[in-house]
Order: sequence, then structure tokens, then C-alpha cells
Amino acid sequence: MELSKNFEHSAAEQKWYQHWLDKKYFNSTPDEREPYTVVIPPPNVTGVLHMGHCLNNTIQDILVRHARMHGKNACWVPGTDHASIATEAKVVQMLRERGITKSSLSRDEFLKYAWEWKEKYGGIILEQLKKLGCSLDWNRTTFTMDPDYYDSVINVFIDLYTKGYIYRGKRMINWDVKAKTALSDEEVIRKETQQKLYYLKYFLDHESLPYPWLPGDEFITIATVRPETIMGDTAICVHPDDERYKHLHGKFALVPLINRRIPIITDEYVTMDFGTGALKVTPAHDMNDYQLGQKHKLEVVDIFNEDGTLNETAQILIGEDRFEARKKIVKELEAKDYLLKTEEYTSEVGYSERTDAVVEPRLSLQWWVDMKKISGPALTAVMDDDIKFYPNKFKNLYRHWMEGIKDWCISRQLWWGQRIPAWYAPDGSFEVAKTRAEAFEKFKIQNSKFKIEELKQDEDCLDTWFSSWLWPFEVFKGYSHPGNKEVEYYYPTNTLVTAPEIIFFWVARMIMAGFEYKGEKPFSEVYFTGIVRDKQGRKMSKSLGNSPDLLALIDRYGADAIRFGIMISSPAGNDLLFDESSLEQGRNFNNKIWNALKLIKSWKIDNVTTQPETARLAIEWFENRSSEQLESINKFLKEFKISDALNSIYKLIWDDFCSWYLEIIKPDFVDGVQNHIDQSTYNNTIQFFEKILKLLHPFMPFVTEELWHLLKSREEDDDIVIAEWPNQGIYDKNITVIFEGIQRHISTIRSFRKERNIPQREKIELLAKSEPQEGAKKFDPIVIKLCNLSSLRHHAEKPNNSISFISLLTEFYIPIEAIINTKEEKDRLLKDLAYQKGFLATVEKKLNNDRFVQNAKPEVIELERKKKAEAEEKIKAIEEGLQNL
RNA sequence: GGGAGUUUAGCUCAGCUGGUUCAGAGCAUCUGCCUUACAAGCAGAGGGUCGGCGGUUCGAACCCGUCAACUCCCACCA
Repeated sequence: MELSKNFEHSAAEQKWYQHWLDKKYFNSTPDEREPYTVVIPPPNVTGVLHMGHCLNNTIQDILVRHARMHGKNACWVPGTDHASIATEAKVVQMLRERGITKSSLSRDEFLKYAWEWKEKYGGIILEQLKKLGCSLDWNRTTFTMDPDYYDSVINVFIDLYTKGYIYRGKRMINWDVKAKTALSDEEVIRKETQQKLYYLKYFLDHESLPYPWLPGDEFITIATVRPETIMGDTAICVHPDDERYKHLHGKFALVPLINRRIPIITDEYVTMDFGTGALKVTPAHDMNDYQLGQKHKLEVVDIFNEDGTLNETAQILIGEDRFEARKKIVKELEAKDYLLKTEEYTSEVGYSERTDAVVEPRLSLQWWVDMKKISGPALTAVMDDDIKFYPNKFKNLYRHWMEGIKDWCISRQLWWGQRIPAWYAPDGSFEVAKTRAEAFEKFKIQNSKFKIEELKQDEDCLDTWFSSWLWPFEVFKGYSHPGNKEVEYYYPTNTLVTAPEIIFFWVARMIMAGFEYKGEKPFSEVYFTGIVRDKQGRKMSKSLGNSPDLLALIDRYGADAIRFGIMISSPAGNDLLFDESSLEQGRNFNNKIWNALKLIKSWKIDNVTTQPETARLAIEWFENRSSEQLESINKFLKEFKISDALNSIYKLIWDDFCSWYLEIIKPDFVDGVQNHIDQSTYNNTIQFFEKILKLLHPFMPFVTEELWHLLKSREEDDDIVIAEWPNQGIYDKNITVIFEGIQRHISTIRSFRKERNIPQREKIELLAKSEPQEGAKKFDPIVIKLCNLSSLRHHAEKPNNSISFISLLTEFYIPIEAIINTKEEKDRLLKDLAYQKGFLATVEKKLNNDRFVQNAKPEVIELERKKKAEAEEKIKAIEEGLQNL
């Protein structure tokens, strides 16, 4: 068969993914084997594959494939999240494009459109994961609004409410004016924002002045960044100890433009040296002001509509958007001489994670989970390493959040999601129940008099995370069908791979739900990936447009190359700077392995040829070397040092296997014809190749499967995806260490050749002054082959016409017929001599230091003595060399 | 304001309990090679006061203090 010049990834990717699916290798059912379970962090149904997913899912696939090769029953569960805000926004946008407004639709009509949209576009990201090679069990695909799942969410709500862990309360919440919904604190992103600080005059109320009959021109100056909210002011607050304002305590002032009378109160909350030391209090539109308002029993004047425009209470600028209103009111304040000055000012402003709208603090009635009631076991589990975090540093972060945990606002003013099962009677009282009928029953107990049709269900939906926190067990129907075989077998899951950004949104809450509803942790390990950034270190995001088109990249470089590129430098928890050059590295690596195969396939095998000594030695060495590397690869994988593991595999294949092993065993050319390879060497080589392919398979599944089959003909079910991970054999460290020395010699000889312009193809004679180190001599044939020597003799005297060099401790000579430039030679030796003498001096200085000899450990001193002896030996050798010139 | 982390070659990062794996890897750069698997390659080479200063120690990239820069999280002074 003719093999193409380079590895052609597209065909291989399609072919093998389909093959794996056909063979049902990714499907898992409970059996007697030990399970290895991973649940995917469900991407948004609206999602398209981006770099973050790519990193995250590649890691999961590596872990799952690795476990599968270890004979575990590997189960990786796919699925998507309904993502209430994001999806609803998409659907609204789609409707708008069709000329339909959400407000013109009933709830049911809207949901119909939403489901249509979900069926059409919802699966895209899952298809994309297939392109990446992810070995997910597609029979288990779960959606957070599947009927059973939906029910579970509702039942959990009812259960928590019944236990008294959920309550309804009026609180200050973060309001997204675009999505017209409440947000949890975690959904608000704070960004430094350039603002203006306006200094406004608030005239004192005439009647409160000591001389009410005089014209009122006394005023108090207030600094604010939000002049459009002044109509909601209900007080001015100063610090009680502030001398400047002591005379105003208990007096009243007038809100500019609308002249509403508001009291001047005192509170230690006010910072005297910020702004003017006087604060306008707007309880309806600021978190802190709200608290102040509560404390001082102030009136709450809400001047905004839910879309962020001003309402009638504002009296002026009614219907204007808050930011428009700001511009206009500033003009008016200026025109009417209320504005004293304006300063530039930067502060942090909250933005909605989903819509990027500036978040408006808003007072409203919402549903809350009392988190202190359920967070206890979740904190302990992580602190006691019952659930392990990789890297460890996130433990602290977790602890801080858990210890200071605040109640969770779970209601969202949306239609897409699980509808809150609360039912309101005409008088406003409510009951929580699954159905209208059940709710009615509950009302009847209190003898309420109204008809069942009059009950109204809460309009709001639950926060998306209130469904995804059930993910690790509900994907196995562990809540809807408790005690079923599946959940018993797969739960708790093994490893969760996720981004640190959602440690509170999701990870912490899953742990709480796990303990609350399964009495057990949801997973044993959490691997936090880094954040993917671009070359300039900016987070990759849609809004910045710096996220590359992943499918195009897969097309260009191949899925294996992408997986390699993203994994080669991404230690757990560290951000990774994405750079296309690492994808090239991955593609080149693919190509390298491909060509190694081509080389082997080009050899003619026979069983007449005897095995050359070089090949025998190479096999001996590679056996030991690959076992040695496997040991550290296993260790890295155990510690979740995935990029280190990949790096070791990369070097094992590229350097050890290709550059050394294959070069050594490659049959010679004699008169332009290549010798045949003996059967035994060939067999060994195939075995080695299989071994390294297995090691690489979890990382680069497609190319390895392809080569696995090209390497030799195989039985029906002999696929690498289910091959067994190589055994960690014993190895002789001596051999690898000695061979390292041989490699150094070979390198030095090559380098010397290059320096001297002796072409590689020209055979040379090599003499060594001393006997080689124990065990090293047997590798002479390899040195002869790789350095293209005509002969290699040890224990030789330096011939008259020759040049010399030193490698490690050995002095080598190459006889040369031509006249050699002794001056150049001498300079080289002198330079070397100077270096060695300098080195010796530092060692001697150490050894002559009494305190060193007294304090240092004996083995350290021994080492220094050895260094000294070696340096002295080298110096002697160089000096002799100089004499001989 | 509180906390955490980072700072090692041009770039991205390893470097475990202080002493030969100690100054490393990959990429990039430079030099020589169109050698019969691979130029997406081979063989070599150069390059760093381990952020600054101070301390502990016989000995510091590593421990302590301090300063600086950057990053993230938390709380948020209008």
C-alpha cells in the first residue's frame, strides 16, 4: 500500500469516530467492573464550541480514555443546560427578527417557539464535541429540562420549601434591565468604569432654618455619580462627628428640581473625607442606601420601571432611559444653577454577565434559598479532602465563600426554565405545591373561599443553576427514581473538570445538593482548568472577537493537533495563552509519527538476516527507557499533571523512539540498496510502536487508531481505543544512565565534526585514551554506526598527526593526515583549560572551608571531592594534549 | 480596603524536602545539511545577576523580611 506523504487527518477522523460509535465503545452499562464516571459540565444549549470547551472536554476525554484503557467501566455523560437567560434572550432576538415581540405572545406560545428553537439549534455543540473526538456515551444525553429532570427540580424546590430552607422575601436584588430579571450576585461582573462625580446643591428647607423669614440660599453640597436618581432621594446623611454639618442635624433639605422635602440624618456609615462628606440616600436604587433606609425607617421611592426607564414617581423625565435621563438632568441642573462642579471618577460598576447591561439595584419580592442551612457538609468535605481540589489553592477560595455564604436568589423573571410551583390565592396568600389541585387542597385546609380556577401560578422561573446543581445524580435519574441501579453504580462520580469561574455557581452548589439529596459527595476530585487567553493575555470572549473558529482550526490542523496544542502547556488551574504555533507543533508531531510508520513499512523483512548487534542493543535500551518514561508518565497522570505527561510521551516518541531507536536499527544501505531487516528486530519494533501509540492514544485518539491498524493486520475487535494501557515493567536504571553517556559522546563527536568541517558521510577513525566506563563498551557498535566511524579503539596513545577533544571524562583522538592548524587547536584547549581551572578553584574553595566540611552532609562532601578529582583529571588530560601539540 | 497568586532565556513555562538531573524544556533565533521516513525534517550552536534590596546559612532560584510590577477573587466610599 502506498502511504501518503503526510498524515491526512480529515478522513481518519470521520472514519474512526464512526467506527467507535458503531462498536458502541463509548456506551457504558453497569457491570462488575469498577466504574469511572465523569459528567460533562453541560454547555448551554445556545453554545457553540469555543476554546474553553475545547480545553475542558479534551481533558475529560483524556481522563476517560485513559481509564477505559485501564479496564475500568468508563462512563462519560453528555448533555446540555437550558441556560434560561441566555436562551430566552436568543429566542426573543429570533422572534424580533421575525417581527414578533415577546409581549404579544402568551407564555405557552412563547415556550413553543423556545422549544422549536432548542430542537433546531440546541444540539450543535454536542455535534462539535464529536469532531473533537470526545468519547461520550451518547445514549445518556441529558437536558436539564427533560421531563424527569424538570420534575426533580420542582420537587427539590418543594422539598426545600417544606424544610423551611426556601423563603420568599423582599430584598435588594441585582436587576438586569435588558433581560428584565433578577440576577444572583455571582451573575454580576464588576468592571472599572470611567464616570463623573457631580457636585449638586441641595438647598435647605426654609422652614427649618433658624431664620425662616430670610431668603433661603443656604445649601448643602452632595457628590453623586447618579444624578438621575435624585428624585428617589429620601434623606441626606452625614457623619455624626462631622463638624461641618453639626448645625444641620435634624434639619431638612429640598431635592433639586422637584423640591421634595427630605430630612438630614446622621450615620457613622458616611465617610467624612469622601466627596463632601454628605451623602444623598436613595433607598430604592442603591444597596447601601437601602440598608441605611431600613435602619432609619426612610421612605422608599422607586423611580424606575423594570426596563430602566423613569416612571411617574420621578415626576420629571418620565419614560426616559436612565442614562439618557442622566444626560438631560445634568443639563437641567446646570441650567438652573444646581451643579457646582464635575469631577472625573472611576469606580466599579456591575454589569450583567448575560446581557452586559449595567445592573440596577432594585427592591423586589423574590425567592431565596437559606444557604447556611445546607452548606455545612459541603464545606467539611472539601476541607477534609474527601473531595480533592486540583490545584489545591482553590480550597481557600472555597472556604472563604462557604463561610461567608449569603442567601441565594433563585427566582428569575423569565419563561424559559422550571416554573416556580407556588400558587397565589386572590388575596395574595400562597401555597407551594406541584399542581394546581394540590395547592387548592392545601388552601382548603385553611378554609379559604375561592374557586380553583382563581389560583394563579407564580410567573417566574428558577435560576438555571438551581437545576444544574442536581446534575451529577439526576443524569442517572438519582432523584426522580431514587435507588435505581444506575445511580447506585455510577454515583459518586470520579472527576469533575471545570473552570474556576464557576466554583460558586456550580461546584459548591453541586456538593451541597449531593449531600442534601444523596447523602454523599457528588465527585471525588475536581480538576480546575485555566482560563484560555489570547496572545495578549486577554480572556477569550465573544465580545472581544478574539476567540478563533475552532471548527476551522480542526479542519486545518486536525483534531489531534488541536488537542495536543491545547494540552501541551496547560497545567491545572493556570491560565493558558493560546497560540496557533502550538497547533503547528501538534500537526508536526502527527506527521512525525506518520513518517515513523512509513519508515518501518518500507523495510523488507526476512528471516535469513541475522540481528545486528546494534539492533540488539537498541532494543535492550529502548525497553528500559520506555519503562522508565512510563513510570513518570503514570505518576504525572495520577497527579493530574496532564501536560507533563503529554510532554514525556512526546519526548519518548520523538527523541527516544524516532531520533535514537529507529536511527540505530535502520538497516544500512549497501551500494544504494537497503539491507533487509531481521524478523526479530522488526517484531520488537512493532511492539514498541504499539506501546507508544497506546500511551499517546488518550491524547491523540485519531492518529493513534489509524496507525494502530496500519501497523499490522488485526482481529475484528482489536482497536486501540479499548487496548490495554501498557504495564509498568521493571527496568534497569543503569542502562538508561550509561546510554545517556553514550548519547553525550555521540553528540560531542557530531559537534566536533561540524566544528572541524568533517562531513558526516566521511568515515573517520576514532581513538579513546582510556577504557570506557563499566557497561559502556558494549555500546561501541552504536557509536560506530551513528558517528559513521571506520573503527573505535580504546586505551590508545595519541597518534602524531591527530586532533583531540574531551567528552565527559574521556579524551578522544582522530588521526588526521592533513596538516592541522595547531594554533587553533591550542587556543581551543587553552580555553577549555581555563574553564576547568576556574571550576576546580570553586570546588577547592568549598572544600577548604572548614565550616563547610563540618556542617555539610557527608554525601555532599563526597560529591564535592569527586568533582574535584574529575576536574583534576580533566586538567591533566588537557595539559597532556597541549604538550603533544 | 481584605485575601490569594505570579515574577526563571525573545515567548510559554518546569524546577519536589536549600547542596550534580541546577540554572532546564518546548517554541522562536542562528549555523550546516534537498543524507533514500519526515524541510511540517535532520545535526549542531547561541541566549538568563532566577523582579529589586536586605537577612538566615558553610551554601539560596528555592527559606525569612521588605519593596516593585502584574493577575485573580472578595467587599464595595456616594
